[in-house]
Amino acid sequence: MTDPMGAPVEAMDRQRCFSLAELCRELGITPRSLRFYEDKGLIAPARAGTRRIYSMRDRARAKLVVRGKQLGFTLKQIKDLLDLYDADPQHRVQKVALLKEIQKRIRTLHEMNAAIATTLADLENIQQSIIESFDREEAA
DNA sequence: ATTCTTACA
DNA sequence: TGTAAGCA
Repeated sequence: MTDPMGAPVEAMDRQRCFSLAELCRELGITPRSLRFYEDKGLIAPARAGTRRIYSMRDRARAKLVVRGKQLGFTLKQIKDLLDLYDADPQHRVQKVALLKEIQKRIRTLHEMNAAIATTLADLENIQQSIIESFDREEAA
């Protein structure tokens, strides 16, 4: 057997691959983005001449990249996690590292939320001051 | 018709 | 990352 991300076992399903356009369509991203991730070393599709051929494994990795981005992780963080997936078949270190990044992400999200709350309060106060100034004008 | 690389508003 | 350009 071979899980989506598994590399070791020789895949007998050597035909199920995707073209750039196919994978992009499935992932909902542009070819530019997919090539960009490749430049950053997150994906390493095979080539048929110069054409990119994405294997099931490439597709799985690409999906994780998209997923990671939706969650707000940087390509750097995603790459490090993906690399661990290869280096650690049991996914031990991988899980610990992922948990660590998730907690870090949660912390920054909380910080951002607090910052937004502060700015929101500031703007509402200013807004209120202006409204009150108008009220005073009318009363006068 | 599609994809590829490179360069840049 | 979008987009344009010049190839294959």
